Amino acid sequence: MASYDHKKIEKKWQKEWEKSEIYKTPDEQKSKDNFYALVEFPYPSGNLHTGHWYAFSVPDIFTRKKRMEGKNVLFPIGFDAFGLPAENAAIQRGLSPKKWTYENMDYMRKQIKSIGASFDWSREVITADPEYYKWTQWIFLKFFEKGLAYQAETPVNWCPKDKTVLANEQVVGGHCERCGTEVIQKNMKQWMLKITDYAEKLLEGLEKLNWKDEIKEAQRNWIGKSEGAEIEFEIKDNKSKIKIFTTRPDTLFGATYMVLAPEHPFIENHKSQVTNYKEVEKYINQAKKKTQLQRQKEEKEKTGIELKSIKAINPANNEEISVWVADYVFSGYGTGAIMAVPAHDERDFGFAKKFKLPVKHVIAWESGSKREREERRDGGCAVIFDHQKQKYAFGKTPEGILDLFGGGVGNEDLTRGIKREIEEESGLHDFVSEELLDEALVHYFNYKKKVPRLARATCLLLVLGSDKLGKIAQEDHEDYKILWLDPEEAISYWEERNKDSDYTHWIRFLKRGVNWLVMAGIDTTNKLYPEPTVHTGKGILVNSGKFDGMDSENAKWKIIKFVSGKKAIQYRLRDWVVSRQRYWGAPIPIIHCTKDGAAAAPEKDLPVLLPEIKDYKPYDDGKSPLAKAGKWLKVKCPKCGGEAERETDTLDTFVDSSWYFLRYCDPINKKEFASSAKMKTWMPVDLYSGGAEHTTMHLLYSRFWFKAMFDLGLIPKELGDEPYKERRNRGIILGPDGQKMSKSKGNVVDPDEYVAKFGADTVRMYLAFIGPYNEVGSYPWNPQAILGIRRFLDRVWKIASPRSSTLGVFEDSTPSVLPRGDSARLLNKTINKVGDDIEEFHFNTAISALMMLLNEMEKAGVSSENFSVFLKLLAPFAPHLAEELWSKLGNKNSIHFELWPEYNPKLIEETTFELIVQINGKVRDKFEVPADILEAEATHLTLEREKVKLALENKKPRRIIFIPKRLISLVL
RNA sequence: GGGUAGGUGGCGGAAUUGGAAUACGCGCUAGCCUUAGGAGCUAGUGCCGAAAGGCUUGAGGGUUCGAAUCCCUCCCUACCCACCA
Repeated sequence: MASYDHKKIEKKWQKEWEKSEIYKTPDEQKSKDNFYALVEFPYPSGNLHTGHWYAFSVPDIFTRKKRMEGKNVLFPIGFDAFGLPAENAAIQRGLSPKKWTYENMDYMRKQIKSIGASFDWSREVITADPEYYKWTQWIFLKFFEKGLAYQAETPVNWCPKDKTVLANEQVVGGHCERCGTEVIQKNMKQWMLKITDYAEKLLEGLEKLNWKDEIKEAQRNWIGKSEGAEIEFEIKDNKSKIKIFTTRPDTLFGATYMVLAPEHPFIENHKSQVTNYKEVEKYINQAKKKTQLQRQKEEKEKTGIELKSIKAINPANNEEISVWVADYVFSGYGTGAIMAVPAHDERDFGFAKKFKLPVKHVIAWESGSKREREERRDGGCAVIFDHQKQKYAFGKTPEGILDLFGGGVGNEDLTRGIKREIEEESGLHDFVSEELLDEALVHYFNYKKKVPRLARATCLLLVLGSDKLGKIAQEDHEDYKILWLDPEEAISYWEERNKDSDYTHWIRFLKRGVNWLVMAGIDTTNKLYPEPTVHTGKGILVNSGKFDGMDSENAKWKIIKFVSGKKAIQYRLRDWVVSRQRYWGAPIPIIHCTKDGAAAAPEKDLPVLLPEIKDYKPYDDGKSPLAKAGKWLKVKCPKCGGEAERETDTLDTFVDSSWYFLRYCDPINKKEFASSAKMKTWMPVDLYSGGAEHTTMHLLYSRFWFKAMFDLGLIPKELGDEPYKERRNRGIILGPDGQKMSKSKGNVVDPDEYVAKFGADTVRMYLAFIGPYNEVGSYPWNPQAILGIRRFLDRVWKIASPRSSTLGVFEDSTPSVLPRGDSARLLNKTINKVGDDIEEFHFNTAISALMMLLNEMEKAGVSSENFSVFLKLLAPFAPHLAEELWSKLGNKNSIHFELWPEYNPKLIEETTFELIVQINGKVRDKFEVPADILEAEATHLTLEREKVKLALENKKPRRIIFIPKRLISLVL
């Protein structure tokens, strides 16, 4: 059987390529444009997994094609070599992290080479190399000088097991990403980068970038911009004020209390005025001790405590409101204090309900449509529930119309008025509890009086103690019958009626009421509706003094002005904590002096080398193990010359990887991190391919880093301040069982095993064939399907082999079989399709096109000339096999620098096509016609067809639609 | 709960963007060949039906001569975020 020896061939060409350095990329090449293709460099974990193969081998197809198109392609690789796992492994096995890491790199380098990717190894970058981290430190110092890097006491995520601070991104579900231990909050002095200063620039930059919208949107959400206002609340009998941030100034009249974050300085500053300070202090301490997980578990269950004897003044209506401390307000966002509007915010509502705080509705929503000359009416209605029956009470009019009980209210108290109306209509009066549910502005038409009206409708929620009827003060029109129904019955009735009149407010009132009762456990038979229990949307202002009747958007700005607040913008993005209390990282090049504070290490002393120590364990209090390096620690203060100590924290690895793509441009420069000239030849990165998991961390951090460098003048101006022109995220490969690969599940696929069995070309091509690459899908590894690719490559080998009956390309350099017209067309079409598909990263369909071409070649035969074209198309996918067959064809040069074949557009055009005949939308016939057939001719031919005549049954088509090169559609 | 991407045969997935749904591959079935293999070759393979024919792109409705593709309603899955005022 013609099965080729992949081991021999692949080894041979990998050696040959390395020897002849064909992938070594010069900075410039005559008459060739530069193209920078970047893949995320690996962490040297010790073994290359399927994910790495997917990350490296598939983009390699793209870069190979770019090269064949005549581009000078930079496709570099290196190692993100600092980081926790090295240290953990080292501590466990008593090795040095350096040794562990560098040995892993040696092994993985071999593995990566086995992929047959066209990486330029001469530009390899290793972040743990002093020649690299020297510049990491240098750039950090530039940031420090500019005030972009600073030290501050902040609550940080602390892993008690790893004894280190974790970035928010390293905390997964309240647990340490690495070891799974529950993460706690701890206050520590940390080095931070002011990424928040760049929040706006990072957002604006996205506008111009030609990235997929989903990636941009993910970054936007992460940055989390909110526009709103800062408003000050005065404290009664006190000169101080509390500033809050809100996105809904339009709800200010509904603010019935305030909440401060436990860390808010006001509390400490006013402890003497707080009569229950002891309890407050206790609450604050408890809140601080909570782990992230606890906070998440308790999510909806609010806790808090009132600052007794402290009252604030709502600046909108001068009402006195209480002040609370609760951990649902964060110190790190906004001003660490909020105004609480329980009627229009779910969190505030939950809190108000628990602590029985007042709820005041100030936003109503409109129902119905506005008419001319509306009469104003105020009134209300109620959702009435009998918990013994577990049913709701509705009124039925003599005309058979279903209503919520209620009616107009004059000058009397709203609640009392509504209840009076209800009693008059229904007789129900034994209400044991009542709640204010919602408000709506209802446009409706009163058919009796024949006038359009606008009613402000307040809805109450009433729970009955009993369904006893009182004396009904009957008025002539109020002869309702009580109906006890499930909410669904009423809702479907109203929805039906909605076709001619508008009852949306009742539907919403009822759903809100049901939700309220279900949550309170009073209604035990119904389920929650998806609608929010609280009206959080926009609407028309009510209960808001002179702003009544205005819409939210309008009122927002007017109210800010009214209370002398000011517009403010907040971001969810926090400053980036970059210090790690760990050994295996780049030392932060700072010197602490008791007199001068934190000072930059002198530039001439860079790199601040990582000292050799014996024990890599961090101190239990979180101090970095570098504090154990006695000699290294002690230095002279660069300012005063006195005794000083080095900073012992190291930099987060995200810092290392924030600029590695710049070093690739100029990897061995001793004087600069990279020269301007070389950055100009390569930057910005033309295409950055990586994992979706880095969208909001590495990708955002490195954009920030680049912008900051740009502003410092470290990046040539003409490059702009965005490092990546295009970014594409790939999907993930699952285990054969469709689950994420993991050792515990035992479904890990070892790529080396498959490379040994089938060869690198097969594995590469299988991964490219498995599904569309730049969609964030997930594809199970199918051990059977990979055989199909190997079969394909074997057939390629076979068709080229001298013994092949189809063709002996090696014995005869002249075409042995002339391709028929169809074959020539298919060949040209395939050139077109494969080229386009690779450009779009649709490798799966490109491969399918190659398979179809091979099928055709096997049937029809192929000239050696055309086979060479096929080989060129195959070369990016199966570089070893293509190179071998290319050389067997007698070529001395490498196929990988051949020009990408061009297709002949004329040959692609079809001279005929199959005309589809549709009759009433169904395919009834098809036949071959010339490609340029005109409508009249096509119609004529169609009507002559036997099948068509039969289907038409002597009827004449009412309409005929002819679509050139496709079909003709007859409508009877 | 929010954001994003999706839902097409037994499986991975195609479909020129509104024009023959299921390309290509895996798997499966039958046959051939043989140096008995995870080999090769040939034919078949969405579903129902003996056939004519009918049905089919998560479910239901709509627009259209024509819908996987566009519009409404609903259901489900994956990833990320999650008390951010």
